[in-house]
Amino acid sequence: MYEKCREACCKNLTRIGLWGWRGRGRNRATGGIVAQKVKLSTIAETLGLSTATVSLALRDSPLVATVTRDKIKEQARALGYIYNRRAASLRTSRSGIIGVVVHDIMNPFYGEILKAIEAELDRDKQTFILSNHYDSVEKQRDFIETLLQLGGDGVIMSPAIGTPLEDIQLAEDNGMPAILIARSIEGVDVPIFRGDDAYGISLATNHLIGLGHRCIAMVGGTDQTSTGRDRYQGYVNALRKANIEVDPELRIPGPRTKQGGFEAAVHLLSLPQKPTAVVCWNDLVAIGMMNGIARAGLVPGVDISVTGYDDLEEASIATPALTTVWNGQADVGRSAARALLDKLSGSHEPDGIHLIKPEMRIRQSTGPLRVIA
Amino acid sequence: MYEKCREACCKNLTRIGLWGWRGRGRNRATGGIVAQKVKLSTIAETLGLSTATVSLALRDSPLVATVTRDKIKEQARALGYIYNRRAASLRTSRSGIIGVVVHDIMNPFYGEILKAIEAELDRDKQTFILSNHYDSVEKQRDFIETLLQLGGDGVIMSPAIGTPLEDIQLAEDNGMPAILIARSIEGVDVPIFRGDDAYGISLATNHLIGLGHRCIAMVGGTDQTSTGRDRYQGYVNALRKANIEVDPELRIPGPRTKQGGFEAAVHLLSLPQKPTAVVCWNDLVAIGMMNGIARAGLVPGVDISVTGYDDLEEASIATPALTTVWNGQADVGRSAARALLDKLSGSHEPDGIHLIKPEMRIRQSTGPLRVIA
DNA sequence: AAACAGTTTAAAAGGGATTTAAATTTATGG
DNA sequence: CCATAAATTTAAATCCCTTTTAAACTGTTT
Repeated sequence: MYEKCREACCKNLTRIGLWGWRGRGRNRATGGIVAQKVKLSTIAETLGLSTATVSLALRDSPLVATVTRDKIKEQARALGYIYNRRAASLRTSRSGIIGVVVHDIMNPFYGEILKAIEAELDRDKQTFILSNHYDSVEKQRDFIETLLQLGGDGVIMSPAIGTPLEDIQLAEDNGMPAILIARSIEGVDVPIFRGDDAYGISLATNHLIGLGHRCIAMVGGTDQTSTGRDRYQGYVNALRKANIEVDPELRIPGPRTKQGGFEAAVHLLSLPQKPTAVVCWNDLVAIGMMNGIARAGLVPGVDISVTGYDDLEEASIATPALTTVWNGQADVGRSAARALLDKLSGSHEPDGIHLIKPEMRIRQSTGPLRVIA
Repeated sequence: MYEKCREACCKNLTRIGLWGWRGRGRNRATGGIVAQKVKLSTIAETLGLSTATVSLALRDSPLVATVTRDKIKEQARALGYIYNRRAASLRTSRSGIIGVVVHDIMNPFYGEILKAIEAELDRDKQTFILSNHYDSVEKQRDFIETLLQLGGDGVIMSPAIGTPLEDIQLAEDNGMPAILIARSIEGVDVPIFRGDDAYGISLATNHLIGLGHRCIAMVGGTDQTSTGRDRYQGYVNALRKANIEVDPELRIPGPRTKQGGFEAAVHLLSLPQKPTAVVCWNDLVAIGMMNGIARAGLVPGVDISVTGYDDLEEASIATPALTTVWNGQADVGRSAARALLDKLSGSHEPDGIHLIKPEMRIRQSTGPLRVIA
């Protein structure tokens, strides 16, 4: 009976308030007249069709006649219909939500990855929820849990330092596939997309060695991430291959920001045996490093050579323009997103590690060895 | 009858596959045995309680005895229960989702605002969905629509250039309150949080005038945003008050990035009448400007003074350290988020414009007038 | 025995899109 | 014009589970 009454009301085209403000459609200060929420059935009823037809038409099913579809779409627009994804996900068990969690979205390295992910997901009409974990395992787990609560379809993550396998498993066990980017975790069996760090840093180190440098510092990165270990290993191997002794004094772990690079510069320049070149963890550290060198009255690229890593947009406009290693952020982001979407649509399982080969970008921040006065 | 059967089955504690893999809980390669999805009723049944009690207990209702609550929470943990927000939002008509859309999240100005918003929303266990609109009205509208489809509770936006009132109205009409940050729209009646741009830029301009500069350029910003108009107005007013003629040659609209600032430097230095000081749209433009000046062999802060805007973290480690205008990003973000949450919980309506008073941060990129050789 | 405070529960409500087999309409061929 | 095929449309079942309320229990106190 209640239903009957409701249907009668709904047939009334001028759908105005009355018993209207449940949930949606609140009483604005403008006057209290509120539009009733428009759903599939509203469109169906106003056109004298069934919800089945409307549903099919809006999704461009070939089952529906073209004229009918056009009429339906027009009516949907006219009534201001908004597709209700929650209701749809009741049936489809797909929410269209994909989570992405990285160390810090303000870091341009991740920013460039995220941009690529965004572009890829947009093409599939997926919504993505972004979060920083700031290397807090708890924050990361909270995020995974939130995503599960919302019914997320999948998650792309650059795992926080110390991420336990269980946390990845938590997602997978609840039917939410995970994909890793930028960092690996030992023993995990989900797809991973990242640059070949050991190779990349060896490019930079060899470039400096080729310029005659022998006293080469390495600034930034930590042994707690796979990336950190790989890059340090790449640096050490390159030195060894050139018969250069590895001086622990010249290894400054930690910095990942401009601020950190700046401080490391101050420290390095206070050493009795100053390095003539510095391999930096990333472009941010390198730029901070160059600022620190400049502040001390020396000229980066002339007195001390500096290499970055990532080839951010900023690298080419730094002063001097930064010699760095292109790390394929856009590739990583795009591939990871694509892989997840493919996995979700069941086409294929892109398991294993996918390494992107870095490339050298030589600019003005490196130059031949010169003795500091 | 079906229900009866189901209940009987569910009472069976070892809930293994059988008729289990609907939606969640997929058949992993590990063995094919899959955990049944745990819901409120699972906890209730295994403990011999009702779902009502469990629901209340998990939300710390005082109605439930302490011992019972502890038992329930323990069981929830043991079973790996995950709260289903979509089901919950059926009743509460709150999804816990809040949208945030800005021009570009990679821009540190927005980054700092977002960080503050994130912190505030986190405290209320709200999830936020982030998006860039890159000043595309379409992309922004798509975002609003997506948010409505997901049942978003509210939206915080820094509106794209040319945002029509209807798009804000679209959100509001569907019961999703909007709050604006950083930029205004003419004629809109939702709360706005932003810095006092005209005042802020006048601080910077007056600072330069006080140092003796008379040939002061302004680089960046566009007349298409309220912010752009306000800042330009602040600059013009300050000059006029000091009886300095406004030279249109010295006004370069557009740039918002380091790259843009760099290019503007090249242009300005090619003018017959070079400026002795530059008021920049933001810190990024200012840093690019300084890079450009340095690249031309001049010294920023000595040969040409440069002011930034926003006081990003980066400003203080730039070379030279950047004189800039603190713009209260954290305040804007925090207040906007707070206002939205308050509005959602019905406590009060924070309508109108909320202006944050900027402050001058004087560092080394500005200095007394000097004549260029 | 009545009143009460402290707990627990039954059962209704809350939301709307998707899907399938079946029903209907329209076209085609003989 | 009928029989069948092809093209459309539809009825109705199905997907999901938490929250909320008034009412029903306990066990104690007066």
